[in-house]
Amino acid sequence: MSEEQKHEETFHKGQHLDEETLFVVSQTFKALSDPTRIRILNFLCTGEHSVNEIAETLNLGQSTVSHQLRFLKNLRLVKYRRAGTTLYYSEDDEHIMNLLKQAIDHAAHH
Amino acid sequence: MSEEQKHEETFHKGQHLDEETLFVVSQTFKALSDPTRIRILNFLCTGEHSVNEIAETLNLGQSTVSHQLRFLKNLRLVKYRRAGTTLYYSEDDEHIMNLLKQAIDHAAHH
DNA sequence: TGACAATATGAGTATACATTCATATATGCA
DNA sequence: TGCATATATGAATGTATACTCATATTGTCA
Repeated sequence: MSEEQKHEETFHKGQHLDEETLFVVSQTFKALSDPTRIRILNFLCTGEHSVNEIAETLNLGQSTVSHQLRFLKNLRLVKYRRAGTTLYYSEDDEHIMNLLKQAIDHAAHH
Repeated sequence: MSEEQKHEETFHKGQHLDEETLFVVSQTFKALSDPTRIRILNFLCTGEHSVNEIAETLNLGQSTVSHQLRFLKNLRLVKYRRAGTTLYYSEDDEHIMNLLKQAIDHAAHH
C-alpha cells in the first residue's frame, strides 16, 4: 500500500470511490431516506416484531410494511425468524443501525 | 425527564420520533443517497473547491453541480466563500460528513 | 459602461419510487 | 382436505427528483 493511500484511509481525505462502493453507499442511504423505513427500523430497535405488529403499531398498511421489509431485507438491514405463519423481523446490520441512531440523536437534540 | 425517557435516550431503544425529527433525518439521508452528491461531498473532503473545479474533476455539468450544491446548502451540509466571481464551496456539517465517511468505509472495506 | 467569466435559475423530460388494491402463497389446525 | 391467518406479490398510479438546455444574474476589469 502506498503512503498516499494510507493517508487517505487514515484521514478520509477524499478517498477514491469505485463504482460499486458508490452504489452500495447510495443504496444504503436511500434505505434510510424514507420516513416509513426509518420508523420501521427505529421500531425494530426495541426487538423483533411481526409484520402485523409493525403495521398496527406504526399505523401502516400490511402491504406497505411487507414491501418495505423486502427492500430492507435485500440490503441485509433486517432479517426474519419464522414461527408458524408469523415472521418476526429484526435488525441485521449493527453498523448501519448505529448510523441511523447517530442521525436521530443529531436531529432530535436540536 | 421520566425514567422511561432517560432509558430510551441512553440505550437508543426505539426512541420516539416526532414529525420534525423524522423529516430532518429523512432529508439528511436523502442528501446522502444520490451518487452525484456523494461524489461532491467526498471531493470536498479534500478542501474547498469552486463549482467549475468540482464539475471538471468529477466530469459533471456545471448546471448539475450548481443545482446539487444548492440542495446541499439548503440542508447546511456545505457553505461557500466568495472570491471575485468564484465561489469556493466546502463542508459545513462535520457530524454528517462523519456519517458519510463511516458508510464509505463500511462499504469499501468489503 | 461594455465585455467576459463564473455561477445560478427555470422549464422540460425521463426515471425512480412509495403507496394502494387485489390477489396469491404458505403455514397451521380441525 | 378444507379453512383461517399471516405474509408476499404484481400492477397501477401519483409524486418526487436528477439531469439537460437555455438563459439570467453577478462580479471583475478594461
